[in-house]
Amino acid sequence: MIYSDKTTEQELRRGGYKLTTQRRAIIGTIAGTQEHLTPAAIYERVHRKHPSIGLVTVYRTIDILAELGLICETHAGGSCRSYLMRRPSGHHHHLICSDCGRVVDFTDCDLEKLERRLAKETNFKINGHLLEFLGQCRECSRKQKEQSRLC
Amino acid sequence: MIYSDKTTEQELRRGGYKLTTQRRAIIGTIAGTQEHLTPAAIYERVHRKHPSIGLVTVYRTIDILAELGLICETHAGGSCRSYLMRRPSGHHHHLICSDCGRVVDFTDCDLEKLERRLAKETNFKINGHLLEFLGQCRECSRKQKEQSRLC
DNA sequence: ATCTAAATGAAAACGTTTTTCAATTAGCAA
DNA sequence: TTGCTAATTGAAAAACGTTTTCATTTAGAT
Ligand SMILES: [Mn+2]
Ligand SMILES: [Mn+2]
Ligand SMILES: [Zn+2]
Ligand SMILES: [Zn+2]
Repeated sequence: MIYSDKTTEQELRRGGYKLTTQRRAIIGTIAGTQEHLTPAAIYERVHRKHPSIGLVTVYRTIDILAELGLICETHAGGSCRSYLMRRPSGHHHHLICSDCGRVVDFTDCDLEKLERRLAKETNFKINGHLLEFLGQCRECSRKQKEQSRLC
Repeated sequence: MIYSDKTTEQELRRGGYKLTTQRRAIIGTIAGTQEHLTPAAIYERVHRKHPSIGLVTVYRTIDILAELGLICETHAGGSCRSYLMRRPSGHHHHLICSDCGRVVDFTDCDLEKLERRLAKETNFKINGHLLEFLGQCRECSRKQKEQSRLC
């Protein structure tokens, strides 16, 4: 079990939630990969090791982890909602590889100036934003280049 | 029927699609509101005027309009996928009121510098981004202020 | 060790989206 | 204008994803 698991489990307790075998397994699964996983993908992996854990518990645990801000939600890539462990603790965003799903976090989105201008122009009271970059990671563009060379 | 309908219908034809009563009605509905509508909401409104039009046709038409870039998809506000007529024709983003759903477009997101820096730092080949601001529009914050005064 | 509120799994309900297929229709050609 | 044909449609069913319900189990406090 790696560090982030422990931290996450402590936060769960601090949030007033019980620390169950199921929750440990789910946290371990999300923390154990770099990819972002859909609820179904989390379930599939958890279920492999612990066949008795149900999909419902995965959904319920996801809700809690999201509420506590311990996991990040992404939207890109067609299927709605997928999750990954929150690595930078504060406000941050994602750069996602459309091919393999790899996610890179970045923190300095620098949108304050734009936000201030929009607020002034539109009279909106802005309280949040969603920013994601989509692209192709180094490994995937390398692979693609090799494949196109074979033609 | 307002201007944007005509344009949209012409684009449909240019895309090789037939111009049916159903498609006209769906386009008219999306173009006739400022809000972003879920497929179900589009269906409900279309269905009021044309009870014979089915939900399936709404989905199929949405797919085509999105493929042709004639409608915008938004993600914010819990429910996945909602659509509104594309107003600025090119690359642009949305500022969404969390209370009433009003959508304001803006075009100058100014993310090129950030994009270039991220590309260099992560070796990603970036080919797109998703940016949405969430907030409260003027009317909604006004309403809220009035209500809190009554307490 | 005992107790209790919280958590769980199975099943059913629910809402959304897709697939299938026979009937209809838009747009073109005669 | 009139047929022809491929595209489009609606109804029904299937396929998904997510939530609710409820009886049973369990974590954590006493
Ligand atoms: Mn993250
Ligand atoms: Mn738009
Ligand atoms: Zn990749
Ligand atoms: Zn509003």
